Amino acid sequence: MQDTTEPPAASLEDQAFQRLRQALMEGLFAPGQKLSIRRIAAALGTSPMPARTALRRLAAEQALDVLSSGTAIVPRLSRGAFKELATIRATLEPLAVGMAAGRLDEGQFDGLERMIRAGDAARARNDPEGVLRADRDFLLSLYRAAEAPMLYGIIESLWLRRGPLFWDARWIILGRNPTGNQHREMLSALRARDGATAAAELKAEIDAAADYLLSRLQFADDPHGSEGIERLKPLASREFRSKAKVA
Amino acid sequence: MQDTTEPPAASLEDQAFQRLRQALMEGLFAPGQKLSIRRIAAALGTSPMPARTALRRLAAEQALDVLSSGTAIVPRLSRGAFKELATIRATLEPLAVGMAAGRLDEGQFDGLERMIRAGDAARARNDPEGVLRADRDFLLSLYRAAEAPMLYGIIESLWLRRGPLFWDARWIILGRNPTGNQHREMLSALRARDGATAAAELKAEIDAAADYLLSRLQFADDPHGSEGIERLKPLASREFRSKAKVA
DNA sequence: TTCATCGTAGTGTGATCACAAAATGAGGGC
DNA sequence: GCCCTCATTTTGTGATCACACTACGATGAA
Repeated sequence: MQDTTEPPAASLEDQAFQRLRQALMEGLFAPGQKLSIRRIAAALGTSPMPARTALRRLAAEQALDVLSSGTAIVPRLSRGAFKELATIRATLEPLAVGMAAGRLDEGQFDGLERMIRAGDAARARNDPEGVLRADRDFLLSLYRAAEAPMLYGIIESLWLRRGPLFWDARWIILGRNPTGNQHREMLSALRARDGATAAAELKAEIDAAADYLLSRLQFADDPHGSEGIERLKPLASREFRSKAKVA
Repeated sequence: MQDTTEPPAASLEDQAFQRLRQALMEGLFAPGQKLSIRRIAAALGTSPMPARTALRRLAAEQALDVLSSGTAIVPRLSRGAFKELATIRATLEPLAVGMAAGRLDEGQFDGLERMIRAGDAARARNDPEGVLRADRDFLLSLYRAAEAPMLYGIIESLWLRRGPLFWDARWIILGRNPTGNQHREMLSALRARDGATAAAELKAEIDAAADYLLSRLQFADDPHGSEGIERLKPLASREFRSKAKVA
């Protein structure tokens, strides 16, 4: 909202950090992709320093893993890690909703309502990215309303870590995603100041979404063969010019 | 356990990071204390680079706050922030104990038993630091046994953020701390594979400890006057040579 | 054809420097 | 005596360089 007229601020590191972070959360990077300092710096048109700091910061937030060599790498969730992530989410996010229940005011209710409608509209026009964005905005706004900064930060870092999974899940999401429709019910529970019900609905939604992905997605430690590395191409436009040499 | 014979590894940044992190968790730094890059670097005998990276990493972990000027500062918990912290802990740590319940083996039980005895011994010899250390070892070992790396990392970062509070609480702790005695009961519940009971006991312990500190400690936003800054002296031996100029 | 070897390009780490902004102190004015 | 102002110092940021190490590709021999 306020990034149209604020060039006088933000250090280079912050800009790099924010851009990488958002790309990560939206699943624009492929799991296993290596993010080297100099490469990022070149892509951003800066010296390696801001890229180095931004990458390290992301790694400290668990948004990136770091190889023993020091190279940052987009995390590849194992099945167990994904389950753990879902369990923590299913514990923490309902807590946040419960805390938010007592604090929401009319204006915020309207905002949430608007986001639900935006999601419906995106669904109607078959815009999966729009759906994801609307759902994300809805939940994050809700969590922010809990006015619990640490809790919010933790939740955000969980989402960040889950982000790369969307890269793998993009095939699935293009079809239809089974979540998001309980948001309207959550909202009415919240309007009735019934935090417990809203929290329970959210927990059910998270569990259901986790089960769904668990059943259709392929994970790093699955017995299957290739982990999708050769499908890296579609991202393109960075600097991976695969050899494509015919054996 | 394995830090006696491994000088050939660890980057300077890692060393700086680890030392600062431990100092933070043990409450060796006073809330509000400023940690400048060049100062830390000088104290560590390195160039500013490793100190800069370590400080930024801690800040990304929420273990440090960073002023708008970029200077790192030891976080000063407000009453609300402390409550929030306790709420998150009371939600997450029982979860970890529940997960650990099914995984503990005899050897781990013995280890936990040993830590409880170490705590009792420290209590007997009136060694508050030993008590804190034993309690911390007990709980962290338990959480580690849950084999949930992300959860463990989150819990550790919560403890890290709580650390500086111990600096304020050191006067109180010197007297007696009312926690820690439920650990033996938790252990027997765990031996009986009753994770739910152990989790409930832990939650009660966390809530009780929070209430206790909430009632006796002074927080940043409390109406009282001085926030204890002038009691910074006891830490000493760094490079704060206060002027002590008589007005 | 296949495998081992070597050399090159790329990597992260850390030091050092220049720069602008902020914090700190002392001094003078009220 | 108190407060405002200004100069000095200290601060974080970012660029650049040197160094050691790793990864990768090409070249060679079996």
